[in-house]
Amino acid sequence: MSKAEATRERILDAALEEFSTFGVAGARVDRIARKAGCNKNLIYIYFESKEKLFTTVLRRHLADVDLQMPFMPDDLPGFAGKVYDFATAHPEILRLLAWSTLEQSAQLPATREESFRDMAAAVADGQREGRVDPGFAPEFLVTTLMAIATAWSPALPFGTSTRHPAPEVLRDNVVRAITLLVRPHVDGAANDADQSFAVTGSGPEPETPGAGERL
Amino acid sequence: MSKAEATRERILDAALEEFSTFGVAGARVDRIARKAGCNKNLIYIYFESKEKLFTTVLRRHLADVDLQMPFMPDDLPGFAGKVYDFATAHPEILRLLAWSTLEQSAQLPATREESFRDMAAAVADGQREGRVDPGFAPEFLVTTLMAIATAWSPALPFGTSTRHPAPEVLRDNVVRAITLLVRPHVDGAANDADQSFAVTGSGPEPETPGAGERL
DNA sequence: AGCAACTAACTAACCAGTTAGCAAAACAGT
DNA sequence: ACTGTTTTGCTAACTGGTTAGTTAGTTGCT
Repeated sequence: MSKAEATRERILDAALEEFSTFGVAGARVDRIARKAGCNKNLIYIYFESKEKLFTTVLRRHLADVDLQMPFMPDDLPGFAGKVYDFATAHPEILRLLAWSTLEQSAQLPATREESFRDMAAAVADGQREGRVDPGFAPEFLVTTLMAIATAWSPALPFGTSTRHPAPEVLRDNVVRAITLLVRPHVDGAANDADQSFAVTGSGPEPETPGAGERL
Repeated sequence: MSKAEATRERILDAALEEFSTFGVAGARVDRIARKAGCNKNLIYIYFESKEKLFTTVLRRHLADVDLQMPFMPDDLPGFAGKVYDFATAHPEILRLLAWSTLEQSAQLPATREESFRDMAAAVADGQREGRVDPGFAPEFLVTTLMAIATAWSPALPFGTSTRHPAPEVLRDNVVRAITLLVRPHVDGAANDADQSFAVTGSGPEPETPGAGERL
């Protein structure tokens, strides 16, 4: 690795720390340079601007995510467990993702939307083949899985609550919750809302977002 | 309402919009003043600083939340539905909450931790009385409920994915997911994850929610 | 007059991005 | 091997626009 490449890496590492702590608006380029032990100008030589640097950092680490967590269509609970492990092991990356969601900076929709659609399609397959309960919309199950598996990240609004069960307990609960949600259940009596699934195909979009208006 | 009070209100409204869009670091005091149609200095007269203004806005709206969504211990699915409705109707407040989680600004732990503990305690009661399935830790159920019910807010990392089912479907799915998670299931046969439940309790733990035990 | 509500203009610090140039290594010609 | 030149990697110091926060003063109502 050339000296320049090594410096580039140090900048990316320092930037990850800075951005995940302060977001784009709160991040300071001088601070990144200091953490990386290099001159500020190098940041502008290697990465054009603060925003581009953020995008680069985010891209790199989201690519990591896809590699470390290949989607497992026929073991959704197992996948949820892996997502939980990842979120627990890498809170910085969850924070990075959270920042990029709030600040609308960094448009990298292509890959993420794609993988979301892939997952939903795989779940829909599972439903047709009877491996996955058809009582929920595929997109609902995918989003719910991710939401539950990452809910305990300090990056998310409800992950911060003081006292939580031990990590092993949490992980076990996450896996079992997904098991419960996706496993086909016999009933029919218990599940009164199968018609909702028929509605799933985005019909006439209602003007008012609040569907349940019975406050 | 005095003229001064009216101005104060306009500032708070403008500040909600600004902070929920840009966060604290990204917010501009001049922009808030312009939106409120008042002089910037008034902001410093009525609220000391940008940070204090943010805290004030957050406090006010979180207080609203508690009023609008009283916790319903014996109808958790119904409560989840209300939370979903609220999150759908008030994305700005979800964003505000998300910002305040990421930026560690604004410490208002007292009320939120309190209500979290209250909810968990109520769930634990429900488990003891057999109304709620004892298979999950109470804290797990509370956090999961909130995570699922708010997962489709654009403020959260996985709420942004392109195609979602229609709002009514989503709401119905949310309510039914919580129903599935909290309803006592007769199982034994239905739930092959019972051994994981044994692991969960970190010891011989027959009836009491072993899951919730260890912190 | 006196007070409450408000304003215009200012200040000092900050911060993304730039300029101009240094030092050493690689390279070429002789 | 020696010298001049170019390239690579880097740095110190600067710039100009922006921004939180301040000061000193105005307006209008009682």
